[in-house]
Amino acid sequence: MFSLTCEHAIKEVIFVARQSLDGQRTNLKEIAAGIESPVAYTAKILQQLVKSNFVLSTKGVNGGFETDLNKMKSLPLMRIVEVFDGDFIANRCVLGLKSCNSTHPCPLHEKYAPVRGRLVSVLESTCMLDLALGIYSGQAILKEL
Amino acid sequence: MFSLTCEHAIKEVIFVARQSLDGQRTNLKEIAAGIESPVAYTAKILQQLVKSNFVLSTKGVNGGFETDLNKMKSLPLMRIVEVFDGDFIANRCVLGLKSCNSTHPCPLHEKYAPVRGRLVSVLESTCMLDLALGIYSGQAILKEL
DNA sequence: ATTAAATCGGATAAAAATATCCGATTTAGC
DNA sequence: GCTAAATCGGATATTTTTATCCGATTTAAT
Repeated sequence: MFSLTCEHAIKEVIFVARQSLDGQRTNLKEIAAGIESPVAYTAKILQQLVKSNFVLSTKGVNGGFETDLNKMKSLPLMRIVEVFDGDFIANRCVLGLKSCNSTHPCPLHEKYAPVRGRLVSVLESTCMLDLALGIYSGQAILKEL
Repeated sequence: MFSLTCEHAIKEVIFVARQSLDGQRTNLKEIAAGIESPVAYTAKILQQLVKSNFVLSTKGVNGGFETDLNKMKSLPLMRIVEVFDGDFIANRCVLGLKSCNSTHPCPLHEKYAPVRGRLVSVLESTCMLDLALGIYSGQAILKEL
């Protein structure tokens, strides 16, 4: 569905936002441990998240990462997916045909269109704050038990 | 969604089945041209399709590939996807968590479950014959215009 | 039997995705 | 100012996926 990098990115934003719910800034090590991801790889993805303005970073001693919770409230998951996986999910033909559209469909087009519609709708209607609240409340997990 | 290899595999079965609708056996070159895929790569995937018994092959002069149309009628697309992409689509957690299930869900689990359900239902209810008929009737395309 | 047209299958190459390394930069606290 | 703790960013390494190559085998037609 998503690329591994995108999966990590989503978990990272959720983890950082969850810490922001406690009013706490978190750092690379904590994030990597919190989502069970290699430290160096986590760092690379965090940099993209900072560049894309999904998370805020502070350098130096006591630095780390945090989120603007108001922003998280109005940030659909789709915005993050777009940055890491482009418009693959929303637009690419299931069989990879560039010419595929409703007038010249691939054999699967009609059957897949409603599924894609539902998927996009979930990604657009789910905000990052809600996902972070799932972790905060203890109802959901971000790493293996 | 699907791996590239799986996309090719699906198109190959559709192309071969469509030729079978004309009572014709087709060969590697025609298939590769018909789905605009590299010949050597197409050949490798065809071998897997033969091994998995989705298409029939005949060696030697005038050899080639064909399908049993009765089999295509009762062959859900899902069976092909399973062979090439495993149970990724049907079972893997969207965030890659092995522990993810309805009692210990990842933050996206609940929202994604119905989308997955619809997707699996489409893959199970769509048979390869129907997809081939889409090409046969000229309503659908298998390669760029 | 010989030939030519096919598929088969193992080895390898190329490209893309995933992951790491390390020096540079920044900054809070002393 | 000095130091330690942090992020930043470019280069590189590893792994997986995608794609190719080529000799072996099979077989219809002559």
